[in-house]
Amino acid sequence: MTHARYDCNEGCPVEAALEVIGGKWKGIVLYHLLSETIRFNELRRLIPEVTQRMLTKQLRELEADKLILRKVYPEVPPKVEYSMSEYGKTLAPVIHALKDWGTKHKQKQKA
Amino acid sequence: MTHARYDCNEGCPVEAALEVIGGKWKGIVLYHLLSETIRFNELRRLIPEVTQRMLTKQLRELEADKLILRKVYPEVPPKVEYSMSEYGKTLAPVIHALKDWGTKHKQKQKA
DNA sequence: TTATATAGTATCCTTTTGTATACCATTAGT
DNA sequence: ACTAATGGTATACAAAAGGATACTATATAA
Repeated sequence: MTHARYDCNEGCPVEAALEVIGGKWKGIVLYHLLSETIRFNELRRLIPEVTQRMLTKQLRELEADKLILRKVYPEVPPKVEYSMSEYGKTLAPVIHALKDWGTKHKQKQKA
Repeated sequence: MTHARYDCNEGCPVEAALEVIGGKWKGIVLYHLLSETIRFNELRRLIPEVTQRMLTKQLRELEADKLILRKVYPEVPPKVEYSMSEYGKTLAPVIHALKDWGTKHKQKQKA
């Protein structure tokens, strides 16, 4: 998702937000991280469909946008924990609004 | 945006919602339609960066997802009006959450 | 007669996104 | 000596999304 036009009009904040959370797995990742700190491979188990490469990519992008924190423990085997930043936590209402609507939407689709 | 995995886990409703509103121009389009019924070329003027082809595509997808209504007037020159469906209106809280966060996010980026 | 406005299609191309697969270092366990 | 677990990276490829441009029909206005 690439929407770089911030200089258009009133509706653009919507696009600005979607640009940040619209990556293929970002929604689920943020959703999980909103409830707890999670290690890399734990995330993979929570989201079995995602490939390692994609998960890494999405996490890096979220980190670059300052939404999540990445903490590396100098251990062997490696240990890396991901958590929401304070800034990222401001997304909570958005994620919950998406989740609520998505839940109803899925039900409607089945019916 | 293509996230077709609905059968994964708890976080998926978030992705289900993003799948529906995550197209490049869908956010702005929905935002505008939430406040009024708009003709095709009016939308183009509201969103000058979008090409005709992309606008048509996004509108068709939104229509296929039952979020918007398309009303054609049998006139020449053509007149086509787009408006939110009742179902689409249930997206209002989501769009507003996105807009509120996006507004703050843009301010933060500038600072 | 020519231009303008409407709401689009059709075709081709580029960019972005996502997948598959193999590979790496280190340590603990068997 | 071999295996598994950790959290990745590198390379190659396929698919999806988006963009640029040209084209259409019809009626009205200049």
